[in-house]
Amino acid sequence: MRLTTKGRFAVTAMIDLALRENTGPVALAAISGRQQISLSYLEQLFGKLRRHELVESTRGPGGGYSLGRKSEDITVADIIVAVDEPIDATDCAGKENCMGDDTGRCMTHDLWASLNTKMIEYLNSISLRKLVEDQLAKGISIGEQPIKRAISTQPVVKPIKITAPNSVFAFGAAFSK
Amino acid sequence: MRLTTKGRFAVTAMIDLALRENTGPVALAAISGRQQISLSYLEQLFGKLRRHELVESTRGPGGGYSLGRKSEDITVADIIVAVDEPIDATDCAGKENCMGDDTGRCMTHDLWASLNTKMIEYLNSISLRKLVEDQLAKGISIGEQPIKRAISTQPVVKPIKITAPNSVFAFGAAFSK
DNA sequence: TCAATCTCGACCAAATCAGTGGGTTTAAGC
DNA sequence: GCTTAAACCCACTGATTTGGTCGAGATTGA
Repeated sequence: MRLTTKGRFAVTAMIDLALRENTGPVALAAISGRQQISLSYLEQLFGKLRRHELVESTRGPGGGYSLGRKSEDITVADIIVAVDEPIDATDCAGKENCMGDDTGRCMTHDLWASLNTKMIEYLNSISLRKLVEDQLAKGISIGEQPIKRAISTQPVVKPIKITAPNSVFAFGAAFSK
Repeated sequence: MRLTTKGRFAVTAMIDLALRENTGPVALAAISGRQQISLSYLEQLFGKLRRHELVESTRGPGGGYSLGRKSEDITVADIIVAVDEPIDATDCAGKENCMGDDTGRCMTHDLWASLNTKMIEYLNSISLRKLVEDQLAKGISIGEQPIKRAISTQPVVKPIKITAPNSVFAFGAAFSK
């Protein structure tokens, strides 16, 4: 379980998708434009999300992605795990030497496993549906009315680049000290 | 707020330290041996922990580190923040362009900020003292008395090295699918 | 003085992050 | 049947982070 901007992008994109999938599949290009995430990067992320069956794809014109199951059945943990691919259970499996010395035995494993479990339980307790509702409550405009948006997806300018929110998950002031 | 093995190492080391500091400063070399973390890496981590005043150092023979304040006043969030150094609040600060298109306005920012806040609140609710008590409750032997449970829980063998627990925070089976 | 220990800085290989680019299918609509 | 919009796939890349090594001090107890 890692928590990085990668997972953040995935969660953000999934919310964007959940907010709009009632009018048919949502194209990655649209999400890319709205959320300022590069299309190719989204493709990679959604490839993983699809393989984890969190989303389904429809190819061809008018195609795009829709949720693989109901939003209340998708949790933040599901999403983060899907894009992070923990490779394998290397955790402590095999560190037989961690029982040397004066430590009873593999402390690292037990300890982190329990903390990790709690983290997962927590992230598992937050459903995509809840996040979507939070957004709607905040008055997000989805934008079905006026559009058709005639070719739009011209996100227009895009002038300022702002370096990049590289490895954030930052929260600045909150914990600066 | 990132959550990686780096933070994990730091939390693990801090617990090891908290478990043993009642008998004077604990040397990094001892933690390194017990927890299988390279000494040099520990030095880097403890440099940060010290600058954040989570630990105090004593130089010279018999020296080592001790907690900078009571274990109940140190939280997991403190530790992770100390070693991760979020650089700055690059998050969304300034992305005024994210209000283009048909999205109401910076969804990414609000949404992630709130999720992030909850994560921090959670990690902040877990004190080092609690983690230490959990370990003691699990019967960790610190090393004064021979034992109890004479080496039972012999996971033994597992001679396989498995490359390295590189980017873990893994939890294998639990979420393998 | 000696040795244990922290401190600091430079450096390093490997992995990951975030993104580009080029191509291929698939399918809708004219 | 073409064109085109979209998913799909894969190789590659620069920047950063991870986890670690090494060497040279600084500090202090014995």
